[in-house]
Amino acid sequence: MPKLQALPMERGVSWGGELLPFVMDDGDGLMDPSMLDGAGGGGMDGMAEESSTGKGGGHKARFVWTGELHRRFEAAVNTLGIDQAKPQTISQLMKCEGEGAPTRQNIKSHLQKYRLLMQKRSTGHDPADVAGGSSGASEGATGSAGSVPAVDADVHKELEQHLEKQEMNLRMQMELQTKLHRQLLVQRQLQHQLEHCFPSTGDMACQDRQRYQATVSLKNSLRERLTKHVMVQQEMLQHLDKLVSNEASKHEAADAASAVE
DNA sequence: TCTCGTATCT
DNA sequence: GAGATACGAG
Repeated sequence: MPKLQALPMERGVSWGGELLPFVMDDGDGLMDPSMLDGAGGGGMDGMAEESSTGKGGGHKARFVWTGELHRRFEAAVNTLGIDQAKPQTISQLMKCEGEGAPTRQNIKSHLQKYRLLMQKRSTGHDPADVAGGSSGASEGATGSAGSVPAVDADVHKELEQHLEKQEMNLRMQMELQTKLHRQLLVQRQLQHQLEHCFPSTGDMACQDRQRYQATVSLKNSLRERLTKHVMVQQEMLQHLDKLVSNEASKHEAADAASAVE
């Protein structure tokens, strides 16, 4: 990824082909970066972290989290999980280098605020303002689609699991119905055989004794099979009934819960 | 020594 | 409120 550039609309200023964030002097005045940071180039990047306070020296360019930077930051944090996200890994995931890029220190600080904000959000105290005023545009640009806070991600996951379960249940129901249908077809065949393929009682007198007995035993075995089929069908129907009633009660409970909310 | 998290400052 | 810095801990 190319170097990041602070956007002019985000209180950035174009500087030698690159866009640098504005820096503030003690009060309100906006100062040209060249007038500050006299050492030039240095900034926070090169120095050992947390070592220099800068108290003695000149002012430092205040880093500005633009919408684009915050979007990348947020994407990285969402990828890693807000609790697992570390400044260094965030920095790597953000894939930005050079002057416009945030230092670990910058990221650490931003992460601190971001976590606090997420905490507030999840406890319901402060529903607005995620990107922190640093970029009013960033929330508008990223919040709608790109950013999924960890909490929302959990809810999303739960929802997906629920949908998967429902899908499985439906598949089972369909399978059962298919089996039931086959059983019904077999039953019809057997019934048909019973009614039409054997001589009626009126003709019995014409048959010899052996054929008669064979016919009777065949008839009995068919009747047994038929009975078994019916029992299997009953079991399947009960199972299906259970599944359907379970799903129905789940839906009712869910509807009731959402109604309460 | 480096990195991180948190508190505090500007 | 945003970002920087200080400080202690692992």
